[in-house]
Formats: sequence, structure tokens, C-alpha cells
Amino acid sequence: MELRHLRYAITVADLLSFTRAAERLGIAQPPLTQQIRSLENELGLPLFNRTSRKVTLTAPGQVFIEHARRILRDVEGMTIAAQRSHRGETGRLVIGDPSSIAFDYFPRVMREFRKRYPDVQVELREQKHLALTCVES
Amino acid sequence: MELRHLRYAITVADLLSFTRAAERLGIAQPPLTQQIRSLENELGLPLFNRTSRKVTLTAPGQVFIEHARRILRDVEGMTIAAQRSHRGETGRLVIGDPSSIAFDYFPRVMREFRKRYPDVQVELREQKHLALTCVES
DNA sequence: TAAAAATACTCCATAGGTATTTTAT
DNA sequence: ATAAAATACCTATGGAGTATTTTTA
Repeated sequence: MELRHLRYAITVADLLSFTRAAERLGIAQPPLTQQIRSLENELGLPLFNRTSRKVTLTAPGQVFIEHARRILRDVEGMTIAAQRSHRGETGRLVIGDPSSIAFDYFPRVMREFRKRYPDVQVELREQKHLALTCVES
Repeated sequence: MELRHLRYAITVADLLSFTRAAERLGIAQPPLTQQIRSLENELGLPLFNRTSRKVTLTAPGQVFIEHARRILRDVEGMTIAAQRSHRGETGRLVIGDPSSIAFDYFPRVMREFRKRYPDVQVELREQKHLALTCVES
């Protein structure tokens, strides 16, 4: 099973039509039919009832589609979370030399940093980490 | 992005080796490298640090892999849920003609059914659903 | 009989394989 | 010197297209 199968099945479920779903997906109708069928074969169950006049979801099809929608949202969330991490908007910042806090403008710098990167966990520690730590709420 | 990319990245993260991951996946090492690279290109970030002696996860790589593991579990859960529905182990049973409960063995049949299919929601209703309902806890 | 899905093919994009080179220890 | 990843190139599976038939409302 691939995400393609979930995307295709969801589109068919949204439009209740293979022809219109294929059009929205930018592919032809026969390959869509084929992909849905191979998905149904892999699952060992029918997702859709098709009678040439209307397409409906089967009971297991409804269960499948509900899960599939959430999974696609989670894939999107995963991508966004990884990209936020890459931009340094999440994660940890460990300041190993706390002498830097001796500078009198440190609190101001710190406050600005915490404002700009509220999801970065900041930690101050001296050698062998016995120092004070400052972890975001 | 396809589930293949998640499966491949997770295997590399588990073994911290492209060569061994490819072996476990039953493919050759170069196509594995290629799939990971195309995934990294799509995300716009590196998932792994590779120096020819050791492979490690980047920070966004760790975030990605944690999400990916959960997503693959959810895909498995989706399959199982759909198959349970197909076997009639979940869903709803509506008994439209409550005259059947007049049979004196009905309670025994009901009890046995509820025992065998504890996740099926049973509903008794007469015409225009004004009747007593009996929904599983 | 007129829509929409299913068949029966054909084609090609790309996943995967093979051979080799590069790199870091 | 060597083990592992990267590069270059080739192969072939299967995703997608086209043409047509089948179905049922």
C-alpha cells in the first residue's frame, strides 16, 4: 500500500464517481479503477459499491476512508514539523559556557530569543552539567 | 511522498547504515540512497548525516522518523479496522421489526450475539424509529 | 439509450539492479 | 587499506494513457 492509494480512494469517496475523481486527480479513469482495485485486493475487501449509475462506500470503506484522511493530515503535519525543526524553530539550544550570562545585555538577548523561537528548549549548563537549567514552560 | 519513503527512512534510522538497511529491505544499496535523496529533496532538508564511516540522524530527521513510525502504525491500524468491519465485528445492526423480540429465545440469542460481536452497535426500532434502542456500552 | 465503470491493450516513467568510483578512517 | 556511500548507467515493473466494451438506470 502507498499513499497514492489513500489519496485516490479519498477522492473517489469525496466525489462518489470514478470519472470525476480521475479528472480531479489529473489521471485517466481506467488507471484509477485499477489502483482502487489493487488496493481492494490487498485489503481483501471492497471499498466501494459500484453500479454504473452510482458509487457508494461500503461499511469497511467508510472505516478505511476516515482513517486515511487522518493519515494524510498526519503526513502533512510530519513534513511541517520536520521543516520547522530544520529552520531552528523547534529543538534544543544548549549554552555550554554560562559565562556568557555575565554580560549585562544577556537577559535582553534571551528574552528576544525566546520571543522569536518560543518552541526551542533552552538549556544553560557548565561542565558536567551540574548548573542551573532554564527550560521553557 | 509515498509510504515507501517512510519505510526506507525508518529502516536506515534503525540500522544507521544504508548497506544494511538495503539488505534488510531486499533491495540494492544505490536505489535506497536514491530514494532517501529524493525524499530529502522533496522535504528540502537532510534527514541523515553521512560520513563513510557512520550514518546519524539530523535533528529534523529525528522529528521526521518519530512521526513516520506512528504513521506506519496507523496505516496498519487502518487495515485492521477495515478488515474487522468487513468481518462484521464492528458497525451497526439495526433490527427494524421488533416483533422478533417476541420470541422467547430472543434474549438468549441477543446475549450470545453481544458476546461474539461486542463491538457491533445493536439497535431495535419499529417504523419511523420511535422505539426502544439498545446500544452497546 | 446514454451515462459511467470495466476490459484490453500499449507506452513510458521510475523503482530497482549492476559496475565502479569516491571518501573517510 | 578498506568498508561504506555516491555516481553512472542500464533494466524492467507497473502506473498511466487510449480505445473499446459492458452494464444498469
